[in-house]
Amino acid sequence: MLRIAHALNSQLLGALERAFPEAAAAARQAGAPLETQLGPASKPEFGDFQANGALALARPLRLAPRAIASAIVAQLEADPAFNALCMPPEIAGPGFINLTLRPDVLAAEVSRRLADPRLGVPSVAPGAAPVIVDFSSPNIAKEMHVGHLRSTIIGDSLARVLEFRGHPVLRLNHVGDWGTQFGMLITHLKQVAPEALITADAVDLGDLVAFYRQAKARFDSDEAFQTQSREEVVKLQRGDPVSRRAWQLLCNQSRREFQLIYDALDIRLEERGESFYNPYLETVVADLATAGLLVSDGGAQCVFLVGEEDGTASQAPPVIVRKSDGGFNYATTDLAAIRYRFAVPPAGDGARRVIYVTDAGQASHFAGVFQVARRAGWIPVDGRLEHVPFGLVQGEDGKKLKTRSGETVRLKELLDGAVERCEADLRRRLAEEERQEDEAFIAEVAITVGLAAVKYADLSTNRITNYQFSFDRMLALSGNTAPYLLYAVVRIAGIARRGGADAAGAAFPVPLVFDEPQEWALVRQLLQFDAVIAEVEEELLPNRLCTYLFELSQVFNRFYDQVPVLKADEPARGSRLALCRLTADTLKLGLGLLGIPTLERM
RNA sequence: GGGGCUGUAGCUCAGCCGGAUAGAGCGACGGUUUCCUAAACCGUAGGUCGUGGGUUCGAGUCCCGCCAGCCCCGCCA
Repeated sequence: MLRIAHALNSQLLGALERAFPEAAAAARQAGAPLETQLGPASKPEFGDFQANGALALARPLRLAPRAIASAIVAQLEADPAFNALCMPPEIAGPGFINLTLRPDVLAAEVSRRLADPRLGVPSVAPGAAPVIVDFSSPNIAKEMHVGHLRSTIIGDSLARVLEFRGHPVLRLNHVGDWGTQFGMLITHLKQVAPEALITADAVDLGDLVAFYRQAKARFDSDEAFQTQSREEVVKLQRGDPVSRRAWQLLCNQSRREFQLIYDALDIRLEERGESFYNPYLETVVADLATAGLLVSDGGAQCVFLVGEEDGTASQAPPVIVRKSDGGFNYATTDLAAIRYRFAVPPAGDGARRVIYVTDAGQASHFAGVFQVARRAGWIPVDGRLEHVPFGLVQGEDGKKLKTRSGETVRLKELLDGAVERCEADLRRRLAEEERQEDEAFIAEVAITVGLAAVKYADLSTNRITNYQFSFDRMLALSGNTAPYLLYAVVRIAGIARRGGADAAGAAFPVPLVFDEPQEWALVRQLLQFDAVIAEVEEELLPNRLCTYLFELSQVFNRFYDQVPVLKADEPARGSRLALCRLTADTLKLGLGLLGIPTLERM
């Protein structure tokens, strides 16, 4: 429907121009051209679109808004191209112009979309610059826990949307595989479990995590250990073969564990950890110095921040890029990463949009680092650098999610929990309904629905707010949940099985014929899809897509409930099958962009 | 002390860069099945959009003050 909206907008602009030529010319001269304020209708009874531009013109033109609207409408009605798209416009309220598309235009749009595998979503021109989505980012030698859930799920969904739009997307896993923590761990292991540093899988990951905790505790309390750890980091950074080998072993082991989770969630990631940027850190600092941004403060090399508006000194603490002991820290790595990602190949990735999906607590860190990168001139003028923050995962008590014993919840356990509950629920239902299904079916449904529920629950709330994790709510069969959406797909699959073989593709009536209000509601909802994708691409808010898919499911369920499909006569039958096909395609594609696969039966 | 985010129905949340009478789900109450999976559908009740100002034709949305909650705040990531 974006195509139609654009056409309408230019027709409106033309009408505006012809109705008020002097005002339009003056506004253009002033650098603020008149606006149509065309948008989707706020309510179905207002039609498909509404143009609010007349209201804003009342003051400059010194005319009543409704009179302005009438003048615009008179021009529109004299435009044959407009009449081909719309019914006669209506002026409502204080001066809104309500536009309703002609039924044949809507029906033709449905036909067009049925023939388009992209469902009306345009693809960007080939050869576009890469977009980088930096997400997930667990730490080596630690297990993935609930803190990685949102970044992983949200980042993956954003990457999928961007990929579908045709952008070359680099999904980067900026794993924590460098720095003091490794010095600590290797030093500790040398003393307590040296075999882990020489032999692959000598200890399992759970033990490694325990060793990590011990190392951290020693680091915080034991000065000699601290010194040893720092020396170990230096050895590692210098490329000492023994240290390197130990480091490689640890990384490989963690990597395999991470991959189990990523495989379960069907998430593709390219690992490019902090260590990757190690060779660039020196130059980053040197170039900041050359740019005159560096200030030495208490032995540390810092960049002091300025207010974004006025350029005066900021209250915020400075970005430290070199510690007083000469070492680099995460800000340095992040700066090196930003620079590399925007840099022209082969010196870098040549990206024009870089997206960081991390928790909202890092907002000030990124604001600082982004500012330094900008002032250093590392971000091209058309480059977009965006932090995509999200809130905490909370338990149902409203506090940060923990296990009963107060520990961090491991991601694997969380996912298993959802699948287990789903399976128990399914078995109960099968027993109640006296349905017979084999174990493979039960396993597939439980895994698909369980993981879908976890993903959908996370994606469906506005990511910026904290998110309350609740198995009961996410697995509920009704409401804005994954099971509800998946069930809508299953219902359509049922129709196809029951003799709607032509739903699979062959011949739909030309033109499609619709009479029932539920059909029109479904048509209108289906045609919004392209606009929703455009919005998610821009705003990076997957919950907009969730809301859309939920509403589509609701509208479909009403249609399904009140309008017979297979029992109808032609051409209604074929037209309704067309709506079913397009609904299924839209739900499958939309859920796919959320990282959620669908089922034929459940 | 500085900064950020949040505050909308009993609960969980939407609200698309200011637009018409503030929406949905859950929960509550009441109804619908000889028919494509009722994991569904229909209806009823329920809100001073934290609070006080301001901006304007028009504010849940923008600006300022205040209150509450959460988070961050220089050599960890």
